[in-house]
Amino acid sequence: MECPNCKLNEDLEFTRKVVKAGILRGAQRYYCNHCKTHFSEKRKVKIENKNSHQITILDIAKHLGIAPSTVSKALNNKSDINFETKNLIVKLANDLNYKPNHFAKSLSRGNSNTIGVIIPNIERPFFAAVLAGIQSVASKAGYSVIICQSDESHQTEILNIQTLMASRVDGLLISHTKETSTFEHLKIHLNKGVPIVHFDRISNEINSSKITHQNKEGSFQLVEHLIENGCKRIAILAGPKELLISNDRLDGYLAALNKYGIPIDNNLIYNSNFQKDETTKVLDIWLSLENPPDAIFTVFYLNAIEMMVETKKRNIKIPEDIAFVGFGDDLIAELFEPSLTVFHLFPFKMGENAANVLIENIINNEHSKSK
Amino acid sequence: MECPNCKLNEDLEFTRKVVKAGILRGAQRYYCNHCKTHFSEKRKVKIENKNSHQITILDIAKHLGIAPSTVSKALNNKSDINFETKNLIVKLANDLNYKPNHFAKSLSRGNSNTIGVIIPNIERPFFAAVLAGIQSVASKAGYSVIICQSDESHQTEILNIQTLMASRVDGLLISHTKETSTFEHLKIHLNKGVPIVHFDRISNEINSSKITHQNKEGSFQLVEHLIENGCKRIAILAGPKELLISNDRLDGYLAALNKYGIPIDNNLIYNSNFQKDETTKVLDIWLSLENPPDAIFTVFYLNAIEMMVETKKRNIKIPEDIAFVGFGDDLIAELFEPSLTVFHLFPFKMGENAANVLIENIINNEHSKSK
DNA sequence: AATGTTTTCGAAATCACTTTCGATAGATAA
DNA sequence: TTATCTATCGAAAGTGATTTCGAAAACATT
Repeated sequence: MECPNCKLNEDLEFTRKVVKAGILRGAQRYYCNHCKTHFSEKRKVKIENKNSHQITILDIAKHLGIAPSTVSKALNNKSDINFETKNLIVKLANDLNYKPNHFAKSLSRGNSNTIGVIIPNIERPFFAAVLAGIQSVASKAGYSVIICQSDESHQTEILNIQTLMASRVDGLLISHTKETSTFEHLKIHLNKGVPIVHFDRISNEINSSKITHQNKEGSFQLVEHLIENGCKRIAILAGPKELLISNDRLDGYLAALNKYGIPIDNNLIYNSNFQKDETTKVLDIWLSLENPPDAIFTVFYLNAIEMMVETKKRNIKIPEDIAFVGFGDDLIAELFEPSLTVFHLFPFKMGENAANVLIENIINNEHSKSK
Repeated sequence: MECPNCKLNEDLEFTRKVVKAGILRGAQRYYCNHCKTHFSEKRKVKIENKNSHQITILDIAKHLGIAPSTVSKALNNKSDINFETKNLIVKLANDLNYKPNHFAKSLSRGNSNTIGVIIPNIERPFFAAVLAGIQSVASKAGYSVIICQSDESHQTEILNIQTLMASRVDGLLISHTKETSTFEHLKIHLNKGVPIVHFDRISNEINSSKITHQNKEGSFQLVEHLIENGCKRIAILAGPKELLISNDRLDGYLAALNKYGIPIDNNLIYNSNFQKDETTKVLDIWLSLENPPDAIFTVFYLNAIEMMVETKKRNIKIPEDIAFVGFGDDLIAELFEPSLTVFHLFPFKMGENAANVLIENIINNEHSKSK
C-alpha cells in the first residue's frame, strides 16, 4: 500500500512506513509513519442520479450567469429587480420545470405554509365535510393541511398538539374532544403567538377566534316547531356539560319552553356523553315515566335516529306518539323513514370560514412580527 | 452626519465629505468621499424573541461543549458514539425540550417523512374510513399524511399529483377518479422511483402495488344469495367501464348467473357513471321492461338506497317484488328499512394495508438507493 | 516495545433557499 | 458641473440539520 500523500509529493527519499489503522465504516484504513497521516481507500464516487436531480435556484442562476439571490427575488415578486431580468428568470424557471424546495424555503423563512387541524374523528360526516371546506380554502391560499384525530381523548388531543407544533404549523384549527375541560395545553402555544381558531366545539376559556353554529337559535326553532305542532312534554338529550356547544343548545331549549310557558321538568333533561347504548337506556327511562314525553330533541341527529329505531321496535308511532327533532344534516336524516326534522348545519361552510379566519390571523401575525 | 468608518479609524485629519446616496428600503443612505465607502443608518437590532427561540442541536452542543455532529449522532441512534456521551445528550435534549426541525432534516436528508393520499372525495364515508386507517398506520411509523381530493376529476387528479410531488412526498397512495383512463401522469413519477400504491379503484396498467377488495367473490356471493332466495331476473347497476373494480364486480355477477344456469340479459346490465338522477332513470327503464327484474344488485350501496326510495314511492314491495343487494357498508345500510343486504367492505383495514405496503416500499426503496 | 485494531469525536461540507446590505451606473435636480 | 437619488444586482451570512472523513486515544496482540 502506498501513501497517497507521499506519492503525491514525490517524496520518495524516505522509506514509506504504511500500517493498517482499523476499519472505518467498512473501509480499510492506513497510517503512514513517514508523513504522519491517516488515509483510507476512497470509496467509489456515488453514481450521480442525473435524471432524479431537481432543478434548483442555483441551476437557473448558472444558466443565466447571475446570482441566486436575484433568481430568488424574481420568483418571489420582490420589488428589487428589473422587469426584464425577472421575465427572463421566470421564463427559464418554467422551461426547466423548476419546483421550489419547500423545506429550504421553510427553513430559511421560518414558516411552514401549513395549517394543522385537530378533529375528534374524521369518519363522522360532519367533520369530513368541515375538512373538505378547510382544504378548499387552504389550498387556494397556498397552504397545506395536516389532519390529526383526537378520537375524543383528551390525552390524544394533547399529543396531537405536540405533533403539530413539532411540525411547525403556522396556525391551528381545533374542535375539542368531549372530555376536554382544561385548556392549558393550548394556551401555552397561543401565548407564544401561534394563531388558533376554534370551530364547532369551542371554549370561551381561551382568547381565540371562534366559529360556531346558530346553536341557541337552532334549538329554539326546533323546540318551537315541536310546540307549534302541539307537543307539550319535550325531552332533550343534551351533550356533555363541559362543552359550550351543549350549553348553548340547552339554553335555546329552555328559552323556547319559557316563551310558551311550558314548565321545565328536570326529568326530561339528560346530559349525555354519548356512550354506547346510552341512548337506549335514556329512552327507556323516559318511556317509563308516568308522564312520558311526546317529543324528543337530541342535539346530535344520529342519537335521534338510534332512538327512533328503538322507538319503532316498541310499536310507538312516530311522530304521532313521539316526535323527533335534532341538529345536523346528512343524507341519512332525509332517507330515514319517517324522516327526521333537523336544524341544518353547514359544515363545509364552517370549514371554509374557520380556514379563512385562521389564514387572516396568520398573515396579520407575520405582519406584526416583521415590524 | 459622520462617517462611521472614518470615525472608527479616528482618521480625523481629512475633511469628511459625507453625501446622501439614496434611500434603500426606507433607510437613508450616505456616501463618504473621504474613505470612499457607502453606509446607511443601521436599523434597530431585531428584538430577540428569546422565549420563542426553539432549541437547536447547536444549543445542546454548546451546553455540553461538544460538536453538533456528535449531538446529531446521539439523537439518531448512530453507532459512532459512546454510550455515556449519548445518554448525556439525550437527557439534556429532553430537559431542554428539544424538538428537531423537520425542515432542516428533510433538506439535508432529501426525504420528507410524508406520504401523499389522493382520494375522490373525503366526504364519502368509505374514503373517510380509509383515511383513518392510513393515518393510524402512518403516524405510528412516524409519517405525516397530506390528503388531496380529486373530486372525480381527472384534471384535478393530475394537479394533485403535481402538488404532492412538489411537496416531495416519499410515497403516494391513490384511488383513481371515475374518469381516469390514462395513467401517464402517474407513470412518470413511478419511473423516477417514487413508490406508489393503489387502493380500491386500481389500475392494472401500472406496475404498482395494489390493495383491492374481494370484488369478484363479493359479487358472486351477493348474486348467489339472491338466487338462493328465488330471484331469477337479476339486474346489475355496474360502475364505469374504465375502472377495473367495476369489471371485477360484473365478472362475479356473470359467474354466479352462469353457475346457476340463468341466461344473461343485456337489458339488465347497466354501466353507470353515477350522474345525478341516473339511478331513477335506469330504474324506470328496468321497471318498464315487459319482463322486469325481480332483484337489483348495485355495486355501490348508496345507489341501492336511492333506488329503494324510488321503488317504495311506486308502491312496489321490497323485497317481495324486488330485492336489493349492494357493496359497501355504512350505518345507513343498517338503519334503512327494509334493511339492505350488503357485502361488507373494510375500508379502515384497507387503509391500514395500503399504508403498510407503501411504507414498506419506501423503506426498501431508500435501502436500495443507498447501496 | 512495536504493531495492529477499534472507538470516539469534531471540523467542514452540504442541502436549497432567503435576506441583508454594499456597490455602482445612470437619471435627475440644483 | 456638482450633488443627490433611484434602480438593480450580487456577495455573503444565515436557517438547522446530516454526513463524511481525518485525527487521535484507547485497547489488543504479537
